[in-house]
Amino acid sequence: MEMKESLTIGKLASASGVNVETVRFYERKGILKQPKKQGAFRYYSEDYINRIRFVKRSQELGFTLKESKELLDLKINNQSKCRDVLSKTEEKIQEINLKINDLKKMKKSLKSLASCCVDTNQPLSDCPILDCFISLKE
Amino acid sequence: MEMKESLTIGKLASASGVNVETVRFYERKGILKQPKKQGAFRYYSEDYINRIRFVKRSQELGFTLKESKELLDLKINNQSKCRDVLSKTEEKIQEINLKINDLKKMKKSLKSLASCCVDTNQPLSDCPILDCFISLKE
DNA sequence: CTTGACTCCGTACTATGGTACGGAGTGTAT
DNA sequence: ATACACTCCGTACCATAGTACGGAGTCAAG
Repeated sequence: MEMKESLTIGKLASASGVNVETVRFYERKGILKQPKKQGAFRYYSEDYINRIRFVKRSQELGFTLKESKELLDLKINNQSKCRDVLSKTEEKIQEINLKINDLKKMKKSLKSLASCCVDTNQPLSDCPILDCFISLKE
Repeated sequence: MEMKESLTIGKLASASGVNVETVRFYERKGILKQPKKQGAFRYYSEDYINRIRFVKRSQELGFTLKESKELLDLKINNQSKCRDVLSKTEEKIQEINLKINDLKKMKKSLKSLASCCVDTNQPLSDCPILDCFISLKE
């Protein structure tokens, strides 16, 4: 009875690009809820693949596991009101905006750093680079 | 002889908003070079304040200590050619662009999640939220 | 009905980025 | 010249985010 809804932990792990220990770790942390076992083993629905990918993607974007959990919980907790989702997501959107702005400033600074040096073969000591760096703290 | 060029580790730490242990930690990691001591104590020039702030700011923007060190080293290493600086900074600019793009995608996804729920008091179960989340992996 | 791959669990270990501790030495202000 | 804050150093500890290990149990294919 090999239905799609029955992934073992190993299958789940490889389908979502993490290893088995990571799945167990996420369960211990409450990021994934341990599915009820049939017999001695865990069997997962395919939903779990997307949950794990979501966590990994959130992390790449600078969210912690705790934050990823908060976001996932919005979906999973059927008690949540849409209002709750809205405020949580707007919070996260604000955080993202701040990160984007900071990165843009950083980029601008790096660009001006780069522009100090265009097409030169000089030692850095002859380059007004120090000012470029210091202006980063704007 | 209280000149500006002589910050003790404690003064440096508080001026740059970190604690003494962090300065020592950065020295152990090679992120800050230990200044030559006059007597038994370290005395720092004011430059160090900006170096530490630069590291902290880089971190806020998602760079690791190792990466911050690489960036700082560009400045500090007088052997570097401007060419080296250029390629290093362009690398970092590319990384920043990728991060910004990812964050923008994330934001877009969160916005569509939010738009699923506008002005409703319904339980989340009546909301097509699952699709919104799953679309995050685009 | 056995064998071999997979799973179970607890525990220990890794790396990163610090923070805390404690005993000894130092610097300086009064 | 002595008190007291500060510094020295090594070491241990913390959180986060996993990874590795190892002995025992289980599943399922042949």
